[in-house]
Amino acid sequence: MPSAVMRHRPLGRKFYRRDPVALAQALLGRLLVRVLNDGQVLSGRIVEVEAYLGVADQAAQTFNERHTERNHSMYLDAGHAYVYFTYGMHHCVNIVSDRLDVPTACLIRAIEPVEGIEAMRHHRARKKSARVLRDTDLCSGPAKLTQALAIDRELDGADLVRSDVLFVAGRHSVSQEAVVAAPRVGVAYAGAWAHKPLRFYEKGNPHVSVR
DNA sequence: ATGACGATTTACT
DNA sequence: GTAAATCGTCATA
Repeated sequence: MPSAVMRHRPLGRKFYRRDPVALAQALLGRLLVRVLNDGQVLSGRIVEVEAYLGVADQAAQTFNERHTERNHSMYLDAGHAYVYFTYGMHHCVNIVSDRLDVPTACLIRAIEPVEGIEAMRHHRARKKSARVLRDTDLCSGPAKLTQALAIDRELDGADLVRSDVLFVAGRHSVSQEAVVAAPRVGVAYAGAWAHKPLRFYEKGNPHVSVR
Protein backbone atom coordinates (compact mmCIF):
# COMPACT_ATOMS: atom_id res chain seq x y z
CA MET A 1 0.00 0.00 0.00
CA PRO A 2 1.36 3.44 -0.95
CA SER A 3 2.19 5.84 1.81
CA ALA A 4 -0.81 7.69 3.09
CA VAL A 5 -1.16 11.08 1.41
CA MET A 6 -3.25 13.69 3.11
CA ARG A 7 -6.19 14.19 0.83
CA HIS A 8 -8.10 17.43 0.89
CA ARG A 9 -11.65 17.78 -0.27
CA PRO A 10 -12.65 21.17 -1.69
CA LEU A 11 -15.61 22.79 0.02
CA GLY A 12 -18.70 23.15 -2.17
CA ARG A 13 -20.49 26.13 -3.62
CA LYS A 14 -22.93 26.48 -0.75
CA PHE A 15 -20.14 27.15 1.70
CA TYR A 16 -19.30 30.37 -0.13
CA ARG A 17 -22.84 31.48 -0.82
CA ARG A 18 -23.31 33.91 2.07
CA ASP A 19 -22.53 37.49 2.90
CA PRO A 20 -18.83 38.37 3.20
CA VAL A 21 -18.91 38.88 6.97
CA ALA A 22 -20.40 35.43 7.53
CA LEU A 23 -18.00 33.92 5.03
CA ALA A 24 -15.00 35.61 6.63
CA GLN A 25 -15.85 34.08 9.99
CA ALA A 26 -16.56 30.70 8.42
CA LEU A 27 -13.21 30.75 6.65
CA LEU A 28 -11.23 31.18 9.87
CA GLY A 29 -9.74 27.84 10.86
CA ARG A 30 -10.20 26.23 7.44
CA LEU A 31 -7.34 25.10 5.27
CA LEU A 32 -6.24 27.07 2.21
CA VAL A 33 -4.75 24.49 -0.14
CA ARG A 34 -2.40 25.16 -3.06
CA VAL A 35 -1.16 22.38 -5.34
CA LEU A 36 1.92 23.28 -7.39
CA ASN A 37 2.50 22.19 -10.98
CA ASP A 38 4.79 19.41 -9.79
CA GLY A 39 2.07 18.10 -7.49
CA GLN A 40 3.49 19.37 -4.24
CA VAL A 41 0.84 20.39 -1.74
CA LEU A 42 1.14 23.62 0.23
CA SER A 43 -1.45 24.46 2.82
CA GLY A 44 -2.16 26.67 5.77
CA ARG A 45 -4.85 27.32 8.31
CA ILE A 46 -6.69 30.58 7.64
CA VAL A 47 -6.23 32.83 10.67
CA GLU A 48 -7.05 36.33 9.37
CA VAL A 49 -9.65 37.52 6.87
CA GLU A 50 -11.20 40.85 5.87
CA ALA A 51 -14.68 41.35 4.44
CA TYR A 52 -15.25 43.75 1.52
CA LEU A 53 -18.87 44.67 1.16
CA GLY A 54 -19.24 45.54 -2.50
CA VAL A 55 -20.70 48.59 -4.19
CA ALA A 56 -21.46 50.49 -0.95
CA ASP A 57 -18.06 49.87 0.65
CA GLN A 58 -15.73 52.80 0.12
CA ALA A 59 -12.71 50.60 0.83
CA ALA A 60 -13.67 48.07 -1.84
CA GLN A 61 -12.40 48.16 -5.40
CA THR A 62 -16.01 47.68 -6.47
CA PHE A 63 -17.23 50.79 -4.65
CA ASN A 64 -19.88 52.68 -6.57
CA GLU A 65 -20.37 49.75 -8.95
CA ARG A 66 -16.95 50.08 -10.44
CA HIS A 67 -16.55 47.15 -12.82
CA THR A 68 -13.33 47.00 -14.83
CA GLU A 69 -11.19 44.39 -16.53
CA ARG A 70 -9.05 44.16 -13.44
CA ASN A 71 -11.80 43.57 -10.85
CA HIS A 72 -14.08 41.49 -13.06
CA SER A 73 -13.65 38.38 -10.92
CA MET A 74 -15.41 40.14 -8.05
CA TYR A 75 -18.61 39.85 -10.08
CA LEU A 76 -18.28 36.08 -10.57
CA ASP A 77 -20.26 33.56 -8.55
CA ALA A 78 -19.35 32.77 -4.95
CA GLY A 79 -16.31 30.56 -4.55
CA HIS A 80 -14.18 32.13 -7.26
CA ALA A 81 -10.78 33.69 -6.62
CA TYR A 82 -10.06 37.35 -7.18
CA VAL A 83 -6.30 37.86 -7.40
CA TYR A 84 -4.98 41.35 -8.04
CA PHE A 85 -1.59 42.98 -8.37
CA THR A 86 -0.81 46.05 -6.27
CA TYR A 87 1.98 48.43 -5.27
CA GLY A 88 3.80 47.41 -8.44
CA MET A 89 5.04 44.21 -6.80
CA HIS A 90 2.49 42.35 -4.69
CA HIS A 91 -0.44 40.02 -5.23
CA CYS A 92 -3.45 39.64 -2.93
CA VAL A 93 -6.05 36.87 -3.02
CA ASN A 94 -9.75 37.20 -2.27
CA ILE A 95 -12.55 34.67 -2.19
CA VAL A 96 -15.79 35.89 -3.75
CA SER A 97 -18.91 35.61 -1.56
CA ASP A 98 -22.67 35.99 -2.02
CA ARG A 99 -23.76 35.31 -5.59
CA LEU A 100 -23.26 36.17 -9.23
CA ASP A 101 -23.05 39.91 -9.94
CA VAL A 102 -22.86 40.84 -6.25
CA PRO A 103 -19.21 41.93 -5.96
CA THR A 104 -18.40 41.11 -2.35
CA ALA A 105 -15.40 39.11 -1.17
CA CYS A 106 -13.06 38.09 1.61
CA LEU A 107 -9.39 39.07 1.52
CA ILE A 108 -7.19 36.34 2.96
CA ARG A 109 -4.71 38.24 5.12
CA ALA A 110 -2.85 35.48 6.96
CA ILE A 111 -2.54 31.73 7.24
CA GLU A 112 -0.70 29.47 9.64
CA PRO A 113 1.61 27.25 7.54
CA VAL A 114 0.74 23.54 7.75
CA GLU A 115 2.13 21.64 4.73
CA GLY A 116 5.07 22.52 2.49
CA ILE A 117 6.67 24.90 4.93
CA GLU A 118 10.15 24.59 3.44
CA ALA A 119 8.79 25.31 -0.04
CA MET A 120 7.06 28.38 1.37
CA ARG A 121 10.32 29.50 2.95
CA HIS A 122 12.00 29.09 -0.41
CA HIS A 123 9.31 31.10 -2.21
CA ARG A 124 9.61 33.83 0.40
CA ALA A 125 13.39 33.98 0.51
CA ARG A 126 14.82 37.33 -0.57
CA LYS A 127 17.87 37.21 -2.75
CA LYS A 128 19.30 40.06 -0.73
CA SER A 129 19.15 38.66 2.77
CA ALA A 130 20.50 35.21 3.49
CA ARG A 131 18.54 35.31 6.72
CA VAL A 132 16.23 32.36 7.32
CA LEU A 133 12.65 33.45 7.82
CA ARG A 134 10.76 32.34 10.90
CA ASP A 135 7.54 30.41 10.40
CA THR A 136 5.59 33.45 11.60
CA ASP A 137 7.12 35.53 8.79
CA LEU A 138 6.08 33.19 6.00
CA CYS A 139 2.36 33.90 5.59
CA SER A 140 1.57 36.71 8.06
CA GLY A 141 0.25 39.19 5.51
CA PRO A 142 -1.85 39.21 2.32
CA ALA A 143 1.13 39.55 -0.04
CA LYS A 144 3.37 37.29 2.02
CA LEU A 145 0.99 34.37 1.73
CA THR A 146 0.49 34.76 -2.01
CA GLN A 147 4.25 34.72 -2.39
CA ALA A 148 4.63 31.69 -0.15
CA LEU A 149 1.88 29.79 -2.00
CA ALA A 150 2.92 30.96 -5.48
CA ILE A 151 -0.41 32.65 -6.15
CA ASP A 152 -0.49 35.26 -8.91
CA ARG A 153 -2.87 36.58 -11.57
CA GLU A 154 -2.80 33.27 -13.39
CA LEU A 155 -5.17 32.12 -10.65
CA ASP A 156 -7.44 35.15 -10.96
CA GLY A 157 -10.95 33.91 -11.68
CA ALA A 158 -10.21 30.32 -10.64
CA ASP A 159 -13.25 28.45 -9.34
CA LEU A 160 -12.23 27.11 -5.94
CA VAL A 161 -15.12 24.66 -6.02
CA ARG A 162 -13.68 22.86 -9.03
CA SER A 163 -10.00 23.77 -9.07
CA ASP A 164 -7.32 21.17 -8.47
CA VAL A 165 -4.69 23.78 -7.68
CA LEU A 166 -6.34 26.24 -5.26
CA PHE A 167 -9.22 25.60 -2.89
CA VAL A 168 -10.44 25.63 0.71
CA ALA A 169 -10.89 22.48 2.77
CA GLY A 170 -11.60 21.57 6.36
CA ARG A 171 -14.63 20.76 8.47
CA HIS A 172 -14.32 23.21 11.30
CA SER A 173 -14.06 26.94 11.71
CA VAL A 174 -12.83 28.91 14.71
CA SER A 175 -15.28 29.22 17.59
CA GLN A 176 -17.03 32.58 17.99
CA GLU A 177 -15.30 33.25 21.30
CA ALA A 178 -11.89 32.97 19.64
CA VAL A 179 -12.65 35.47 16.87
CA VAL A 180 -11.53 39.08 17.20
CA ALA A 181 -13.16 41.79 15.04
CA ALA A 182 -11.11 44.91 14.26
CA PRO A 183 -10.85 47.67 11.64
CA ARG A 184 -9.37 46.69 8.29
CA VAL A 185 -5.74 47.38 7.50
CA GLY A 186 -4.52 49.88 4.89
CA VAL A 187 -7.87 51.49 4.05
CA ALA A 188 -7.47 54.92 5.66
CA TYR A 189 -8.78 56.46 2.42
CA ALA A 190 -12.20 54.85 2.93
CA GLY A 191 -13.89 57.49 5.09
CA ALA A 192 -16.36 56.06 7.59
CA TRP A 193 -15.76 52.59 6.17
CA ALA A 194 -12.16 52.71 7.36
CA HIS A 195 -13.25 52.15 10.97
CA LYS A 196 -15.84 49.43 10.62
CA PRO A 197 -14.82 46.14 12.30
CA LEU A 198 -14.56 44.04 9.15
CA ARG A 199 -11.22 42.38 9.88
CA PHE A 200 -11.48 39.06 11.66
CA TYR A 201 -8.66 37.04 13.14
CA GLU A 202 -8.06 34.23 15.58
CA LYS A 203 -7.37 35.55 19.05
CA GLY A 204 -3.77 35.15 20.12
CA ASN A 205 -2.55 33.50 16.94
CA PRO A 206 1.08 34.51 16.23
CA HIS A 207 0.60 34.21 12.45
CA VAL A 208 -1.75 37.19 12.07
CA SER A 209 -0.40 40.18 10.12
CA VAL A 210 -0.51 42.98 12.67
CA ARG A 211 0.66 42.65 16.26
C1' DA B 1 -1.19 60.68 -23.23
C1' DT B 2 -0.42 61.69 -18.53
C1' DG B 3 -0.28 61.60 -13.58
C1' DA B 4 -1.61 59.84 -9.09
C1' DC B 5 -2.24 56.00 -6.38
C1' DG B 6 -2.38 51.88 -4.00
C1' DA B 7 -6.72 45.98 0.37
C1' DT B 8 2.09 45.95 1.09
C1' DT B 9 6.63 44.67 2.51
C1' DT B 10 11.20 45.56 3.72
C1' DA B 11 15.13 48.04 5.05
C1' DC B 12 17.05 51.70 7.32
C1' DT B 13 17.73 55.79 10.86
C1' DG C 1 9.27 55.59 13.25
C1' DT C 2 10.11 56.83 8.23
C1' DA C 3 10.82 55.85 3.50
C1' DA C 4 11.94 53.27 -0.66
C1' DA C 5 10.68 49.87 -3.92
C1' DT C 6 8.00 49.53 -8.31
C1' DC C 7 4.34 49.44 -12.03
C1' DG C 8 -0.46 48.17 -13.49
C1' DT C 9 -4.69 50.48 -13.24
C1' DC C 10 -7.86 54.14 -13.42
C1' DA C 11 -9.59 58.78 -13.92
C1' DT C 12 -8.95 62.85 -16.41
C1' DA C 13 -8.02 65.15 -20.69
